[in-house]
Amino acid sequence: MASPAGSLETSANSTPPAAFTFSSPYASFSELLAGGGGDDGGGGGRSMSRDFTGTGGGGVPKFKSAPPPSLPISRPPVSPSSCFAIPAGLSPAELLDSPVLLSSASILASPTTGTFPAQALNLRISSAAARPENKDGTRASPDFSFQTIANPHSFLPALGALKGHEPWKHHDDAGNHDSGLSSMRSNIKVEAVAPVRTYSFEIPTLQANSQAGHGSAVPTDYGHSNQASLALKDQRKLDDGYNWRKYGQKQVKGSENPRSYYKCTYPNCPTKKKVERSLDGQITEIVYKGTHNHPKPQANRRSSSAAAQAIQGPVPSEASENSFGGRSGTPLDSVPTPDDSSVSFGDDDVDMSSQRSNQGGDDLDEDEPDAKRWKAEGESEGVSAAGNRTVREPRVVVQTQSDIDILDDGYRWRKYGQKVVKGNPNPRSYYKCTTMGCPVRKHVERASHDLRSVITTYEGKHNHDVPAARGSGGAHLLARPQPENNGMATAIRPSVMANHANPNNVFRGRPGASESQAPFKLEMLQSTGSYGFSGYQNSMNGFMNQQQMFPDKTKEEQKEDSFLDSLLC
DNA sequence: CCCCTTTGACCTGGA
DNA sequence: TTCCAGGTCAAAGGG
Repeated sequence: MASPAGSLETSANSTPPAAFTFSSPYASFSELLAGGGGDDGGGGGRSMSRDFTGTGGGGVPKFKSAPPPSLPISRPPVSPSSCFAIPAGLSPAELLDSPVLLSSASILASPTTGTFPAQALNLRISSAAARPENKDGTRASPDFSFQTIANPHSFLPALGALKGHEPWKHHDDAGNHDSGLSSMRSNIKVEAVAPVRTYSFEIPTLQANSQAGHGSAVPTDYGHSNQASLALKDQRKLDDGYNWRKYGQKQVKGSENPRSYYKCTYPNCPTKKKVERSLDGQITEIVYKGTHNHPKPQANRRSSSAAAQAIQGPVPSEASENSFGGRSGTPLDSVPTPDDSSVSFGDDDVDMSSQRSNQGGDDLDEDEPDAKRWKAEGESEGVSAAGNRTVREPRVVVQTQSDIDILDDGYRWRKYGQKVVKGNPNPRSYYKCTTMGCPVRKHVERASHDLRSVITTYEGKHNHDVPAARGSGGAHLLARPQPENNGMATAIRPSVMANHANPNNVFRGRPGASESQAPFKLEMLQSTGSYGFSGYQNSMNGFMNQQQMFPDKTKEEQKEDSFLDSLLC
């Protein structure tokens, strides 16, 4: 029934900062997505989709209960040593357009299937939903998460939609992979994170953007791109190809955001979805229920997206189909449904929606998540009761070492405990926010199946702003989340931000900060007149230097860092 | 007229 | 058994 607030995400990354090579044949990431690689490129979109699907490994976490199946298990085909760190001041969105993201080694499609490795990049550029908009209609800041998808299942809501297939369904088969997280599976949203590679589900958008010109930032929500791209993006995002009818709306307790209920208008189709929007109209959460028992309407509705498509240019068939089926008049239509077969990210479902965390939980035991779930009415339609669960509690972020630095949420933490929990031989450290009166806690543990990945779970909500802090040089803050203003990073995982203590996980830019403080600009990357790596490298070097320029860490912080370091590669 | 959104009331089920 | 919050229904109104 009701879903408690709170969800988790698990993100996995692989990544020690360090060396990453640019051997990609593509000029830019955007280009790659756009199909710059010809067949490969075209397949890129598809590949990613498939990739997410299959590779996740048989185990696929299903919607809100997502065990991080492939997550830690499947490592990116990248050298472990290639830890990648994103410059604190650099906008991920900007990076998307940079050659840096094009580590072909990681993203090349499978020679046999043409698909990308499961760990393919997860470019989380999505959600306009969570991000606040400037008055001029542009996105305020790149709330960005730069992650590599180690776990295809862990995508954001929007993605989940793209993925299709009974999002609610909880597949235990995935359990094989989430040994370390199994205990939390029921209420964990998995989000794989890996540095260098990032793919966006908003492929079409990206493509459009890239085609429109490199000068513009990636039209992701993170991008401070032009409105055209945003509009395009929004449209695409809202259009999943199915027709939905709103049948109710409710104010959910604990959230200011009204929740709307939609049903697929196709006769006898049991599929439903509920969408939460922030006060400003941004989608903050989308939860799908049930599976479409019919093909996506073909539609004429494409016309509504015609312009967008035109802009986007060639789009991988699946992606394009998926993107332009929705009824133009209904914004919500654009969100891809979970079972949208045209875009398959895996046989598992990802919980792209709720990611809110429980604000109260002090209980360290996540083995018994107190998660509520949607009524299992979908079982007869292939949706298990478990599949309907809408867990929002602890937000889990699987991250790799490099992420630790990048993901540093800006808050100060004091370690207060450590223990080994069931399902994972690696000790879990427990931290408390050092701010007086702040109830937020988090615990970190290394994934049992991938030592390079660290699972961070946040509990509670900060009742204060991010400490100005260490290395208040601004750049550092870029990667910090906004405590309250959690501008959702994405439609995909918006709600997380809304209630979560520490919404930011992977490389998420702090709203507002990035714009004004970001030391790294796209121009910097392009200053060389091309996407030459040298220019970027310089930037990166600069970034690295900046990273080292934050000496004012407290002992606690240092202690924490040490602890984290011990968990990392 | 059709289809959709809105909205208040009712239903359902977990605590 | 009761309370309560989420989910659903269905009438009303609008485009």
